[in-house]
Amino acid sequence: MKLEVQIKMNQTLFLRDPEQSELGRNIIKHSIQLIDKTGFESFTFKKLAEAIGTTEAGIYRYFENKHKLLVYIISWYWGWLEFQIGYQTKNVQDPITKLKQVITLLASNVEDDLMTSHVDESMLHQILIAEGSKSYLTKHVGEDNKQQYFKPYKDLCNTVGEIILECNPSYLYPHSLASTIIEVAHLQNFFMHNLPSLTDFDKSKKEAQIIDFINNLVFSSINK
Amino acid sequence: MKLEVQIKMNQTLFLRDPEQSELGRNIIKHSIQLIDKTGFESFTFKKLAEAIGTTEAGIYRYFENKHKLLVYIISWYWGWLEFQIGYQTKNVQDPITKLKQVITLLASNVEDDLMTSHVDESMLHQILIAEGSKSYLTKHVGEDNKQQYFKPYKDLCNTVGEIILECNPSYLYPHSLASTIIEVAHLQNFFMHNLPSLTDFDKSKKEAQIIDFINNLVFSSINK
DNA sequence: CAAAAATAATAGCTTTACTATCATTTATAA
DNA sequence: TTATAAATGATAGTAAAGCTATTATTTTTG
Repeated sequence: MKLEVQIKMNQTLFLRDPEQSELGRNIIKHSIQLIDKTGFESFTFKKLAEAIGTTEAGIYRYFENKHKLLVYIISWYWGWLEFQIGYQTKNVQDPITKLKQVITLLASNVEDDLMTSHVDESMLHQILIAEGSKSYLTKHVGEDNKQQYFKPYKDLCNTVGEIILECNPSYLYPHSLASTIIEVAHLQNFFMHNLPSLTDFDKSKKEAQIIDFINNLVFSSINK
Repeated sequence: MKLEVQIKMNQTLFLRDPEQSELGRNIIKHSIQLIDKTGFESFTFKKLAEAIGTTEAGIYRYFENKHKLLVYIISWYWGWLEFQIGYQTKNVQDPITKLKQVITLLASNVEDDLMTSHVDESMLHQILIAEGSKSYLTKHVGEDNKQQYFKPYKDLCNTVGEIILECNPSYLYPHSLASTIIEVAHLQNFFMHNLPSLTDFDKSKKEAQIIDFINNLVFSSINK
């Protein structure tokens, strides 16, 4: 039998669980491709239906609207990343080494995880960079938060925040530093590729410089 | 005569200069109010026209679409902020003091500047926090960049980057640190009010803690 | 005061975002 | 195995968003 990683999702994000059917898994797979290709603003359920070979109404049976679908795939990504962090740092004792590994994971272009056949994590990472903040930069962020839509993101920030506190138990801003690391990793990546004069990086060197920048930022503040 | 500050705007952002007519100034004034109130996604030219008491077609004579209008008001804000920074720090010699003042300016809720009668800077600041990143997180960021839409933002980052280099000429990432300061100031403000568990701040203390957090981050890295 | 420019009023068109209905296929349980 | 319910497909339709075009009426300015 084939091993598949399953990420536990918030049930209120969907009308019908997309993991449980071929059509559902196709919706996830093709929405990742389509959002990555056209951007979230141009992405519509009609185009998605055409790409899959189903109808618009078919998609609406799974997701109420495209925003919830975006939140779904983003939550999925945070859940998957949390799993990766746990897995890849499980035997690391030194919190500084651990935090460095986490920063590298957050800032690197991930490879497609073959354990999850219908999700391309590398593409999902690109979506997070370009569209991630749109999941919460809305007027309904308050209600969405009440529905726990951002729990996977908060959990991840807590995990990172705890490692920060292991490095320095008296550091005052572990959560803010954690959310800053995650957001800055994405933002500087986007700027490097699209508005390079907002950075000091060289595209050809990939994410190595972003990681150096964040490491410098993080470790000088928590060691002060 | 009344003194009015004028921000020089990119001519390709509009079809007709909104500064030059009553209707144009009303478009700016009411779009700031309406975007702040309803969010950019729900904002439409039809609603804007109703708020002003004109017609949809009337707005289209000034702006091609709502995205360009957003970029316009955001550019305006960056231009105004750059002016404020120059004005408020003009006699400050010490670069560390200067950088601290700049961080405070970037992270504080601004007050309405009476020199600009049709723009409410305080509201504009709120728009920047909640909608600012949507101006560049698009698939057409490349073309927009070619049209120089982000010049005011880049200029501001350069200004801040130069102050950083005055503090420490050998610091490796002045532009990245500058864009990080600006974005983190907005992001942590948004999180503090909407997703507080992603921060370590207390709403009631206003922006003071955000400023402390950023100061700690910035000065520990550039003094290392 | 005439010409030009800006605005208002109206209409219309395509796409997006969604809901509803009914027929057909596929899974499941008696 | 069949009935039956659940999921999907096919089709239609509606309101709003995102435009463009036309003509009439003001307002500005030369």
